[in-house]
Amino acid sequence: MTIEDKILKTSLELFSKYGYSGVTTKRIATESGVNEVTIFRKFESKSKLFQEVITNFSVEGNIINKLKNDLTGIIENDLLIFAEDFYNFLLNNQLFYKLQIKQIDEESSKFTNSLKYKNYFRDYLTEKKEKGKFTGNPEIVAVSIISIVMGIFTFRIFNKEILENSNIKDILEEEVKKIIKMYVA
Amino acid sequence: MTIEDKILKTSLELFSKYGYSGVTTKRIATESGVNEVTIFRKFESKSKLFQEVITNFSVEGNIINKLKNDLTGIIENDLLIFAEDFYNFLLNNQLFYKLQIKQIDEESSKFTNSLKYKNYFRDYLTEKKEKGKFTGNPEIVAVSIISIVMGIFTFRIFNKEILENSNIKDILEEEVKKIIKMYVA
DNA sequence: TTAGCAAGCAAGTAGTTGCTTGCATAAAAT
DNA sequence: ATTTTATGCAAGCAACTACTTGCTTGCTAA
Repeated sequence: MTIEDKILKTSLELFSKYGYSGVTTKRIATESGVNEVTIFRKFESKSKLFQEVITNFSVEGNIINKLKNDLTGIIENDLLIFAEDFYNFLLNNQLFYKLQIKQIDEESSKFTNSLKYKNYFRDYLTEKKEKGKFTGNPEIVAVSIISIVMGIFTFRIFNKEILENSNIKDILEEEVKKIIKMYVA
Repeated sequence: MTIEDKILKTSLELFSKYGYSGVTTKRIATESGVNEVTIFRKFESKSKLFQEVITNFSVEGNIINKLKNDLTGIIENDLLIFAEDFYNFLLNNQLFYKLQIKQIDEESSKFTNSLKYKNYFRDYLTEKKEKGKFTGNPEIVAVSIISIVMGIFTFRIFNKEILENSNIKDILEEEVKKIIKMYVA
């Protein structure tokens, strides 16, 4: 791992824990095992370093690609895949999401991946509906599943105790089972 | 509203937007329409002011009381009440939740109200199950509903677009309808 | 009329923070 | 073998930040 990568990684960890103004360049340097000056020589300023952290760790396209690869075309299986893939995506990008959460400053809308994902999910269900394989409301069902996954993820970050007695896979499977019983042939 | 209240209110707004270290005492003073010195005379230090903000705006007991008052005893109605009351509680304490989110520093577990709420919900369902009026898994069903509400709330804060085309009441009603069909008489 | 108190105001202090500069050194590239 | 490049280190700077002090002003109540 290069020095740049080490600095970026440490920065992501610290920014996502304490927010932009809660972290000093000196601390980033120390925890990266680098001299503070090196940070400025490589990234110019604290704010440019922050920007680099964002672009470096934000993932845009590949969530849908991964999903497309996993889908089977059979709605009974795919519902669970939609839920689990989204959950795993959130887990993999946990630090980046924490960072986003810490940095909301009104105007900027975050979680753009989630929006894309929901729309893709809704379109999938619409298609199935046109083929007569699904009778529910695509928008509502998609939002429900995306929301339940986001809720579980939120609790995982802020209060694990709530999920202590349950297996997350069970919860998602239950949810899917209900939808299938209600709206799938 | 007293000067103290004004300072506390402004502090909550600013802290929940920018985090503890993202806000200066000077700014709190200006936006409260008070001299900075007044803050120190009344609250001693910035960190003590922060503590006061937390104790002042954190609500503990009354969420369950409100709920008890609203419940009817008839499970078909109560499921939706559980969901809606929790959602309204989150909405009412939005700023305080944002503040908590901004201030996670590992050890401290947040969202303690949510945990209490979920346990109360689970116990309610367990009781109904013993009386033969509910056949699902109380823990899983309670966690599902709490999670979907928390997910919707999270999106509402960080990306409203996702909920743009749906009525939140519709989503919750749908969820409840599925549970009733599956597990209630 | 007087005294007490709450708040404002101006000025200041000590420490921190982002960032710069100059110099030393060692590895890498020529 | 010599130059270039990358990094560390020490020192410093200007701006900012939490917090203090001494004094003034205006309101209230005896």
